[in-house]
Amino acid sequence: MTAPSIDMISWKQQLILYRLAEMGAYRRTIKVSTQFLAEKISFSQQTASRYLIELEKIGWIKRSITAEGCLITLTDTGKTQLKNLYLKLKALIEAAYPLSVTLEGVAFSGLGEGAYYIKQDGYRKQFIEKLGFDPYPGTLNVRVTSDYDKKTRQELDNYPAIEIEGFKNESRTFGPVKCYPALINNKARGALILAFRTHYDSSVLEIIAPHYLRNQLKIRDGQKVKMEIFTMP
Amino acid sequence: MTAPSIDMISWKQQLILYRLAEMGAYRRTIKVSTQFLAEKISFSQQTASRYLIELEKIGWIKRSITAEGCLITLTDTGKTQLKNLYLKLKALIEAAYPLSVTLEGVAFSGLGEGAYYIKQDGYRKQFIEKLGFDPYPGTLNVRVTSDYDKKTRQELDNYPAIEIEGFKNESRTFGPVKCYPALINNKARGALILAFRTHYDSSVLEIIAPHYLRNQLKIRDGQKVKMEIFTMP
DNA sequence: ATTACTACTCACCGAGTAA
DNA sequence: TTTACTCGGTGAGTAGTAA
Repeated sequence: MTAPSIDMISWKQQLILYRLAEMGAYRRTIKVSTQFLAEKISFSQQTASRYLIELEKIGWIKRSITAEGCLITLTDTGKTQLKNLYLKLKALIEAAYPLSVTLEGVAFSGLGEGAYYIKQDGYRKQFIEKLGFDPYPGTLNVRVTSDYDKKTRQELDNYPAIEIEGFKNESRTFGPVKCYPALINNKARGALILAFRTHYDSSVLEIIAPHYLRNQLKIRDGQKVKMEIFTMP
Repeated sequence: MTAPSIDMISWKQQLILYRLAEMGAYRRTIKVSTQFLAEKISFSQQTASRYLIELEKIGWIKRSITAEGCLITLTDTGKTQLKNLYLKLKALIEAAYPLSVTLEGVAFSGLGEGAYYIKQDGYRKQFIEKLGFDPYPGTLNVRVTSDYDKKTRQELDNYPAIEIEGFKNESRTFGPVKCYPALINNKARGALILAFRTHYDSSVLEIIAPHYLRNQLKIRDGQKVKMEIFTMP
């Protein structure tokens, strides 16, 4: 649902943690001198020492200093850290689809028809359950123009999505809908909807979100909108 | 056989590569502006630009610049980079044993008996085949003294090893032997042998190597020897 | 809008060294 | 031997700006 990502600041620490794990600290308590670690990571003894202090401070390793070197074990937090990195790489490499794609287009005003659909309880309940938010009654319409974005939009049809089931009420039938969690303008959570009806072609994107995006992100007609779409592998 | 490891020097490039992959560049060509990338990695637009230039220079990405941003795909080299990181983490996390342990002790002169065994063709052929080197006819004897190292040495008995089969010649029988690839003093390749005979207890390590280690590493009796032992998961 | 150059600053790394 | 402090130099990150 939210963007998976790894913090720049902690990446280096993750690599040091990995090197310690590689030396056995993932499963055992290892004895290692700062000098030895320094050679392994191609840095100075002083820097190796500093890294160990930092890793202990953030709680990724447990360290006790002896006359022959440091005794080091990964903490549960440290192990989780490596495990998460592993799982993210696994998803990235073994998934059949990209984890996310970005789309870009220009905001425009539609007929306000989206609101009618969103308000339907048959849809709304499923949005809350499957997307995790109660959508603002209205859609942000975005028209994609560039060839790249049109192509990307079409590829999306093949990627796995969250399925919203169709339903009937007393007066009519509502069809099933696919949607993808999205991050709009790198800030606001929402979802891309494919597609309530047929009178827009596939160059139009309809976005729902928990808040009124035009206010939240100060979007006006004609402005560029960028979004990151997350697939569901 | 050789030490698995992740290059520390390129850790930053690896992170950027990972973030690009996360945005879809592992499977598709993505369009991304340096500004957008900058926000994703929490750096300035200028720095993002510099990173892309660097990544292209070292051949991890293919880049073409358009008026709307850069079109980026990972090259095979780039994909391999991430795949290697993934596979190493996988081995580390899913293995039942540590990938390596370190042992430390003091060199001493034995009775020269090791040479007798190593010279036996029945062993020698297997060393060449299974360890990948023709051993120098002699062993480096190392006595472990600290409690930590003695304990580590004993744990080693439970870890999977390269098995050298026993054999018979016209005059006598030679028993089977376990051995582990090793890196001695962080420099020289070799192997730890467990164990040709019984008159040394488990506090003595016998090391073979393609070259005469005492010359190669300038080891004299009484000097400390450090080695990294690789298990075979 | 883009990308990316030049200049400058500041944080990181390592030498020296204490404990 | 260890670990880890201080401190100075340098390379990494950014602001300004050109194209």
